[in-house]
Amino acid sequence: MLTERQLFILQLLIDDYIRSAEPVGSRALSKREDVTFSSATIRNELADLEEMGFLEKTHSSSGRIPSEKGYRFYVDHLMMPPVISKEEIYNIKDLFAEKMYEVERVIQQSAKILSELTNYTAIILGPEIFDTRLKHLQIVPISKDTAVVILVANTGHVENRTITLPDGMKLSDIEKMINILNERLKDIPLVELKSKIFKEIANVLKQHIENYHQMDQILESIFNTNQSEKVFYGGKTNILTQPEFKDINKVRSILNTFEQEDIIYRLLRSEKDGIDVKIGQENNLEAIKNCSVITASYSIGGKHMGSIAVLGPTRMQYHRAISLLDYLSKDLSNALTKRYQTLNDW
Amino acid sequence: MLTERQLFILQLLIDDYIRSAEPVGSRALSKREDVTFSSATIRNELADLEEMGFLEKTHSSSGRIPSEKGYRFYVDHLMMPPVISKEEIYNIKDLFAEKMYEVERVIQQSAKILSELTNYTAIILGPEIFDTRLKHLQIVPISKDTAVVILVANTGHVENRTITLPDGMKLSDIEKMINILNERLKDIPLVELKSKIFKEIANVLKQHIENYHQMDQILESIFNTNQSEKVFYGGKTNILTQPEFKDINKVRSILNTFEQEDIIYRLLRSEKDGIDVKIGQENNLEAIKNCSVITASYSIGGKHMGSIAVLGPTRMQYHRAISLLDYLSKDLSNALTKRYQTLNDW
DNA sequence: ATTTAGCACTCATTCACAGAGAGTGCTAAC
DNA sequence: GTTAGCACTCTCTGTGAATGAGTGCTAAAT
Repeated sequence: MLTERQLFILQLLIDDYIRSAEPVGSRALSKREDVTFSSATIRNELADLEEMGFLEKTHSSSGRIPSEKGYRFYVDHLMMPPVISKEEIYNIKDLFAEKMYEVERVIQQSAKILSELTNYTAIILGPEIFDTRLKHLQIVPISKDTAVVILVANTGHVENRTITLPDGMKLSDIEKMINILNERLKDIPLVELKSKIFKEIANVLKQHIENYHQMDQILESIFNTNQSEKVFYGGKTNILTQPEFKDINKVRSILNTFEQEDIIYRLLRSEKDGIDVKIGQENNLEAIKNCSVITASYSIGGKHMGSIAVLGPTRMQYHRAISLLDYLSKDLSNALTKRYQTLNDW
Repeated sequence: MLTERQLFILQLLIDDYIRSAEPVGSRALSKREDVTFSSATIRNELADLEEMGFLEKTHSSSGRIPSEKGYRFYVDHLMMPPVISKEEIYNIKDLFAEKMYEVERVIQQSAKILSELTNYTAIILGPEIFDTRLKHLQIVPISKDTAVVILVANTGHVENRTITLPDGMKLSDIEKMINILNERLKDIPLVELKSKIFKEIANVLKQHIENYHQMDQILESIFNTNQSEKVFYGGKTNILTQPEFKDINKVRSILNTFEQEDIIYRLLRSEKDGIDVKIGQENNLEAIKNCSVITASYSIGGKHMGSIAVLGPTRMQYHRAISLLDYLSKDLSNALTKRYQTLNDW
């Protein structure tokens, strides 16, 4: 068990290191006003803390830096109460005061402001399609054998696919099908569309449509693209300002990871409600083993909708990032919920 | 005027520097088999070439590197005939053999392959909306006071906007208006929509719609967003592999520039047909003053549609990049033209 | 039993300096 | 006009010394 004094020293050291990015020595700590004991005493404590795995040295006679275990302990038990300035709160409030109807724009702006306030990279996963329901299906022919199929969801989200008609299929067949689907699929969650079609509606279609087997493929191409959520970024290159990322190769592999949306998606897809902090290797991703990721979820009417995260170096201003994220995710949820209610009490 | 031998030496030197990224000295050049004269002779020639502004030194006793003027001369007069391997041609052919109906996907894939083949960054401006014509306008209400307006173009391109009805306006009013617009705007180029509406159709609308002044705002919000073309990237971080970009700050400002689509848009929007090479400061953009940009345009049925570019260090493999770009842009034009024809002979 | 002062020791960092190597410019000979 | 030769310049590398921050340990002080 850690003594009061050890807790105190550990906290001071980590705060100092987060601020300075330099290994912290006993003398530097002992000089602080609120430290009453000598540097020798601190040295002894530091040695103990290192033995317990909370601290590390960069070389045998250097000052200490926090280990991942140290950061973990800090985040779980030691962090200072967060301070967010009024100005920052106004920044965020302003953002949501604006009338923005496209969900995507709200989210993009949130990412931007979050990255500006933290100076780290902000990542937001677009709303999951749970409880996003089909409002309308529309087909627009654009040539003799191609057409655009448009799906409109109750959230205002629009998707479209271009399809090609197989030889011999008439446009009117497709239109007929779309009509049938429109009747039967209205208000069905997008995630359930596919199974609903192939389980329940296939039979109806077979009765009405001549070449159902050809339709089959088209239905696939319309409803199959089980796209993962869209990923929004803010401050993609902020990591470059951190002194620990002078190494071009590290930076490159991080930036490349950002482009691989499936990886980011797995990284942020969190089951947990509330704030989740993953430190360094806890992320299980080589490219960001020196980074920490703080994830929160946002929701609509209490229903989990997506994730919002901050990615920075393990030497992160955790308390600041966490409080900003907490604040922003709640405001985002409120803004989206409000918007969503006007969609549903109709 | 340059002598034959000066031309030859200049070419050798630039080729060598492009390969090695190291200043090239007289001795290194004289060692080559095809060089019959001595290093002293070369030194004299190099001094002359430097005086004429084609070469520079990094310090008083270093070898020479090409100046921007040198690169310019190289590109205009000295480059070796390009060599593209069969394998690379197959790579590109494969790309366009695939059936891809969304224009955006074709373009995205082109950017990817171009960046992989050159190891630089590929940038493509999406098709300009010239000659993209409105096919269909559709309104889908999603709550009592919001609706999604969808524009479908003849190319399969789809755009959508979410609008909010002002108090007191009925949905049916909007639907009425959309119907009128649909009749009158069909096959009008997207770029002309706005002026057409406010000049010609406004009067018609005034007759049929009660609160036209309210409509006005809505029309604005639907047709105003004069969005610039979408920008597609491939190999965004490839610049990080170049030895001259070890400096994090340079990299950061380049990568940040990529995020500012309006700047990139201005950079690539080229009037010229054919291949255009801009070297270093010729780009008039501080962030990429050490980069060259090679731009080609692609077209549909001979009509200029967008730009496709490669961005790399000024020390670029110009002949390779140019030939790949030339090849790819032509194939891209063909692929899009083919696709476009099926849209129009309907 | 803690705490602290003192001290030897360890590394990283900085600096100066020397030597090597690559390259130039110039001169004089070819 | 070309080339060999040479003095000179500049970078780069390595070395060794000095500096300084910091540790660990021991013994004295509290």
